[in-house]
Amino acid sequence: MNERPLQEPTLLLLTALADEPRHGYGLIQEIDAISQGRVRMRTGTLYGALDRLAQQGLIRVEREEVVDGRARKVYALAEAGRDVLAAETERLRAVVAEAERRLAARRAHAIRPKGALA
Amino acid sequence: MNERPLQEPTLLLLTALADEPRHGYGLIQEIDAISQGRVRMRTGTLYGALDRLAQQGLIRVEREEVVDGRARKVYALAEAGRDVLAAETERLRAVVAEAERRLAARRAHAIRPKGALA
DNA sequence: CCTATATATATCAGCGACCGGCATATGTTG
DNA sequence: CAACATATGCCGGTCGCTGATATATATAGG
Repeated sequence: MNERPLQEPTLLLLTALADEPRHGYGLIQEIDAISQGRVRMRTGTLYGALDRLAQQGLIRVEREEVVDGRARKVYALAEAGRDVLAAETERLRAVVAEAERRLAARRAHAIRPKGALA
Repeated sequence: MNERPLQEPTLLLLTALADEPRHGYGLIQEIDAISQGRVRMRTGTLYGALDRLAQQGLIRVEREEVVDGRARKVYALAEAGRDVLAAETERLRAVVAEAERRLAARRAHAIRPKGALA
């Protein structure tokens, strides 16, 4: 089992599955929406990540279906995945808060161009 | 210039530099504190990252000093690094909020062992 | 009818950040 | 004098992500 912190694509994948099961292509669109168009998940990342996460037990294949003649695999967040996502968001929230606190509390050390006002 | 999202060690590095300049070893301890002991930055990660971030212009070497006969390099967050950190925390805050919203709003689709109550 | 686009899944070479180990050097503590 | 904390640095390996490529079906447009 890998304890390394999640990278953003993985985090977004779990997030996109947090409310209800979705299939691969749907996840790409959902992540596009969540990130307001900033993250366009590549299929290479997606299907590789889905396999990996399934093997780690964080997600699982809920069902396979055919819609309009096209095959789909629907993935669902497993309990372990829910726990990991909850822990990860909790941790990230603390880091984000700390970063913002420090950005606000920065010292006069901050870089200042020569000739800047005293 | 790389537009890829920051990984957590890098994010913590910039965060640790956000309030005031620090030297390498001090950053390890600071990050240990920020993360409440959960992240122990390795020197391999640290010095490689410092070089990389300096080359990207996100941080810079503020000064070099000798304290108690031990040489130090003191790094400071550059303006570009400040901007990147601010943008990154902003983005992460949105993702975290979305993840928590979804975790709370999850459907009955949630995995449920056979025989669980109706 | 043919082509382009959207839907949908999958594989693979390569890159780059991170990990873990090792090396080096000085000051302090037992 | 050994162990530990302080302090910087290199390097091989791992692994998630990128970008390209391939396959297949449904729909819309020329």
